[in-house]
Amino acid sequence: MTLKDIALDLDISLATVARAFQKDTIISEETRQLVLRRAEQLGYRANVFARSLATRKTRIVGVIMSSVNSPIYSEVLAKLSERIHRIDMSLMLIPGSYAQDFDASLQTLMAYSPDAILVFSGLLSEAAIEQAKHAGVPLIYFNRVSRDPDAYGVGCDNEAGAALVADLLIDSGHERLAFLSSGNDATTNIERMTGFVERTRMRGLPAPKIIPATGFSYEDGLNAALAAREQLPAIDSLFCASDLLALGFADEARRRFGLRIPEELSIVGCQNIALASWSSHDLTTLCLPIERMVDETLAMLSSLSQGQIVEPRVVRVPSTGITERGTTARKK
Amino acid sequence: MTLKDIALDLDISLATVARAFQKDTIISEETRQLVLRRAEQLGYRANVFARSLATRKTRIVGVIMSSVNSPIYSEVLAKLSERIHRIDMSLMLIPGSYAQDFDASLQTLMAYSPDAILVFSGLLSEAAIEQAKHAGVPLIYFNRVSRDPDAYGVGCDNEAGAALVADLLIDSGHERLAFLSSGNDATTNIERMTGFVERTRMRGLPAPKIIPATGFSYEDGLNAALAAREQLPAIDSLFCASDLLALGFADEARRRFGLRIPEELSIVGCQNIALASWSSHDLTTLCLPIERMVDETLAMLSSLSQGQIVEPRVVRVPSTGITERGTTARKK
DNA sequence: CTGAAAGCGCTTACAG
DNA sequence: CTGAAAGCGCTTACAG
Repeated sequence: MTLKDIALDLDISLATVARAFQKDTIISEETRQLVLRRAEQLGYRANVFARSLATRKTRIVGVIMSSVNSPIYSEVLAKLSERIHRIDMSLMLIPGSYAQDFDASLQTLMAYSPDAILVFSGLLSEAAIEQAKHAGVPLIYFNRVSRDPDAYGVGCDNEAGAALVADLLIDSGHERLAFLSSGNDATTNIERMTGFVERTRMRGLPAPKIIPATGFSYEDGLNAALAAREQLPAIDSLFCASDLLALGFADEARRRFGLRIPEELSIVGCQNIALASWSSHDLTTLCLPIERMVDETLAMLSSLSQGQIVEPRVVRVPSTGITERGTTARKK
Repeated sequence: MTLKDIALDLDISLATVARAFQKDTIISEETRQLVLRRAEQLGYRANVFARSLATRKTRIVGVIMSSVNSPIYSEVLAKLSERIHRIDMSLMLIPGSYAQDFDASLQTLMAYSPDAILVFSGLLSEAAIEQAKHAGVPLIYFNRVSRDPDAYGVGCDNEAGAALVADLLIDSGHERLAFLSSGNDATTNIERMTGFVERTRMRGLPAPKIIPATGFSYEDGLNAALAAREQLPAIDSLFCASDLLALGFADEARRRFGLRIPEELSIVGCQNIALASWSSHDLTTLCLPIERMVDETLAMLSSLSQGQIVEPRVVRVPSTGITERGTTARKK
């Protein structure tokens, strides 16, 4: 079932039939309805390959994600994929764990000339970025900022959020703060750390101790707790660069050292993944404003796909604040 | 940069250049190397839209998933997407929560004529199935069986696995078993229930009490625990249709009724999601053989994409057994 | 083994 | 407002 079939069936030209399916096209309303109705009856579906070949637009959004299997990103992915379909675009997912994987995967993606690529990973190589730029495919960074001045991005105000955490801890009587850093140069980690450290200083307390981890995962949290045993007596509260990091740290500190939370140590996570609200975790956490971030991403996506200019290129959504639960004590 | 550009550059025909990129094609090795080398230098990438238009093959695998945001499926998705890229295919993700969503989403997917569609949801309507069949797109059901005799599928031996759970519970001294059912007609739920009930009967114990839930999620587990309070004294062990269901039930029973697990109630989950091994959950569970299931899925996918006949159409991977952790007691 | 040509199903100037 | 025709970048019989 092609346009040609409809044209033959209706005994009008192929060109006219084609025009019936496009917006802002010069065609009599009568003819348009006729074509549309008949197409519906015949179960016509446009061939996207033919269309893309002719228009050079694909309505495909590429998504590059290092950890599909991470609660926060799977939440985002779920929301995003649904919304993308609502604006009649499709989502092509690219996995990978290492920079080299990405470069290879990106090759595959680029072959489909996506209208835009959403980046959920810091691992894109310079070469890959250059390639996308060369092909004219806009890159939208989600929850991270790129050094690339041409890149688009949607983030949140991590520094302000982290400052809120410092305030909460200090206001509730904590004096020896610490930050559990993901230990890599992810911008989210750095911004959270900076905001937290700055505000603590501003409030007149000694700079938070920085406890290193080797990533954002639960296992990284476990390992960090093991390594940080010596330092535990010196701190009374810990802000973690992610929820999983906080949960891993808390589980291991409880299990191995019998640490009582929040009596001996208050713990604050970051993101507010679904797990954080479970009574078995009951984690106080700084919320990531996912809804608004997804909204902004979609707005960008649809503007870009319509060839509109997007300004500013980087949007920062304000923090939605802290959800207080059972892992933080109120000492005064 | 197109085939034509290369042809012009090398001063040979377009057809010959095209042949250089295909396998099993008649062309001198010398010419092939010449073309390949030059293409590499020029940074040529085939246009998949043009190719698909000509060949009617797309190398796209559509994935229909009702809950991307569920630990077990995000684990599978992560593995799958990586493996799919290794065989040089791409993954297009279709979300949706309700049957009507799927039908709409499927329309979009079908426009890309995927080489196959992977179904991770029971919600496909008859009309949608019919449409895929009509378009000649094979449907591969993952972890579920379809009534459709033409459908492909990869599952596991849920009944045998569930029987193992009954054996474990009975062997360790439990006598009043129960099953927490997802309450819907998902084949996984039914098979697990059947295997569990059958084996319990075979072992000469009264049939397990069936406790109803309203799905497979953590929240469904919470709600089931609330509703099941009256029945708790009558049972000493509970096999749950999913890990999340088990975790939700356990959390809520502990929090609301102060139930001691496993002293008062042994709980067994199903799937072995990453969370189950966390010390805060420490859940005994029947493992889903994800690795092997993904292997089988990929084997099917690549056979189908090469036009080979796949027989049998439905593969069942054996259960990988139970991982015993802290939510089950050994009473003898 | 190589080349000329038709075709895949659309879009879109260009005439009328 | 409609139609005839070229073009998007590939593949693949058909000749040579």
